[in-house]
Amino acid sequence: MNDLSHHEQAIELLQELGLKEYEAKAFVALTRLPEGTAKEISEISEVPRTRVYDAVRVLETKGLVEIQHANPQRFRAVAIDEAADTLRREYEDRTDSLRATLRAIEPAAPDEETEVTHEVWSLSGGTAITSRTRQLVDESDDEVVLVIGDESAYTSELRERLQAAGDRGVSVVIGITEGSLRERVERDLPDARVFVSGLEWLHSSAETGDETVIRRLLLVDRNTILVSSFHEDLGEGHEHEQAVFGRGFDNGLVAIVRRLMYTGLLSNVEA
Amino acid sequence: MNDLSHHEQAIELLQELGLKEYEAKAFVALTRLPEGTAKEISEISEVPRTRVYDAVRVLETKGLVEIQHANPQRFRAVAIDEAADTLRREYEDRTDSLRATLRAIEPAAPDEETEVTHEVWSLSGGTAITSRTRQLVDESDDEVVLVIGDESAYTSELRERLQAAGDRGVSVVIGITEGSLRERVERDLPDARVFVSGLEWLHSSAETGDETVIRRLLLVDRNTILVSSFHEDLGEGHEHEQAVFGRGFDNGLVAIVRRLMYTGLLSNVEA
DNA sequence: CGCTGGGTTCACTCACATAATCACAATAAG
DNA sequence: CTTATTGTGATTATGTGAGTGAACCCAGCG
Repeated sequence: MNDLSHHEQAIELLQELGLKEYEAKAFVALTRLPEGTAKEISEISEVPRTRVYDAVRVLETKGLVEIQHANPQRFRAVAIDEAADTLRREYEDRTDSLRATLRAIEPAAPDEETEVTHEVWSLSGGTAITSRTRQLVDESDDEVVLVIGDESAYTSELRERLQAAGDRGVSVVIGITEGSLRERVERDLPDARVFVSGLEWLHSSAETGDETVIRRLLLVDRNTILVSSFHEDLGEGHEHEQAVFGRGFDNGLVAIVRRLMYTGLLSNVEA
Repeated sequence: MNDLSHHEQAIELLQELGLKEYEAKAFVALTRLPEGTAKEISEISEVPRTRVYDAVRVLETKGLVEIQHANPQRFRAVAIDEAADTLRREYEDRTDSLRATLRAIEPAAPDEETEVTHEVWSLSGGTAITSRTRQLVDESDDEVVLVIGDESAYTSELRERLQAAGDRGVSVVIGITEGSLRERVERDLPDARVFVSGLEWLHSSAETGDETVIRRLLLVDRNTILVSSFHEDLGEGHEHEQAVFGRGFDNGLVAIVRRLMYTGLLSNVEA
């Protein structure tokens, strides 16, 4: 990756962090110069000279740039780490406020009864999916069957939750597609049943150009399932995890997956 | 603050965190409901029903909402903490990338010689100002005079820097306007000279309605100064710290402040 | 003095993204 | 079959930001 695309990438990032195009370009320009005038900035960035002033003023109020009021004015960017910290903190503060504000709102719903059958929900994003996985394991009463399609899906937190489930009498069954994980899991969860393969087809479907793998497959108490798939979408690193999660013993999706899992299980289980 | 303004505040925050208006409104609506249909969301938020679908789809890809594909579709928001964490993490990742990317760019400047005289820079934002304060104390050779107008400006980090400066032979003089801080500072910096008052006028100018106080006043080696003021701007908590920072013994600003500080100092110093 | 030229600010146009509304297809209920 | 409700797509407004040029200010200089 050459330096030009670094520029563009930095500019994009800054825009995602809430700066306007001119602001982002001006800041990147100033990052390359120990200091600069409007003219200089305009030359090495693509910002029209007459707009450099607005942009830099905004940057100053955000604490990213210092201004020397002389003729001509001179500008300089703060240190990189300082800039990054400033921006990070800004968003941290916002998420904190959001948390507090939402908490103050929430209890405002006319709680109704809802039938708990046949639901199928879809969700996406690693964090959301991880979170629901955890929750489902936690609420298991009887049995947890989990197929781990990818080493990274087996986190230490998940391990703890599984151990806790086992400790309260839930039978834990773990399916693995890669051999490497097996030892670790067997060591972590001595009471669990661990099996390998029987489900290789879950892995990448090499025939289609589709780069999709099943990452997690969870069946709880025979009536709730969660399936997540991982897409190595597009050439760039734009990867994304998607999942569906269903409830209800007679839910079609649940039924199918239950069937599949027990099939893979029966032919491979080891005590 | 009633609940209605909580809503608005939450919506604003979400927009600042990168959501569109409809997305923000729909999310807040879902926060109040255990789950909801497009119609319900449209009713309690101000989002046109036909737009709820798009908005919620976007929220789903951001990991903030789960969708049940039934008829009618049902939506639910993830837990508040989960949502806040998801958003925070998103921005943390971005600032990290930014840091890395900028580092890769920086060495791209034709380093020129610059005369180091008579500069006056302005900067704003607590972090930027704190950072420059630190830097100036660190580069002191001979003398540091610091007036602390506000307890919060005396952080533990600053204390360490001042101690370090003292240890390498720099004479440290601290001015204080509130008595409460005095003990602490004298204990922290036994070698420093500490004086109180003589500079009360630095504090709030009660006659003008203006809520502005001088927060820090720093003179380094008699030739570099930094003055920061704190505005309790506007009725709302919209506060902001602004500063100027100047270099050069014969710089007019530096000269004036030097004069002022030594005036306050001479009449009050204690060994 | 008035001119000239760079530096700076401001006001204006244009394009694009988003908000808002509508028309229509699909589905379920009566 | 009719009707109401749900979902999708197309279309029209509106507002924000990018891009451009005119006006202003203030040197220095003829």
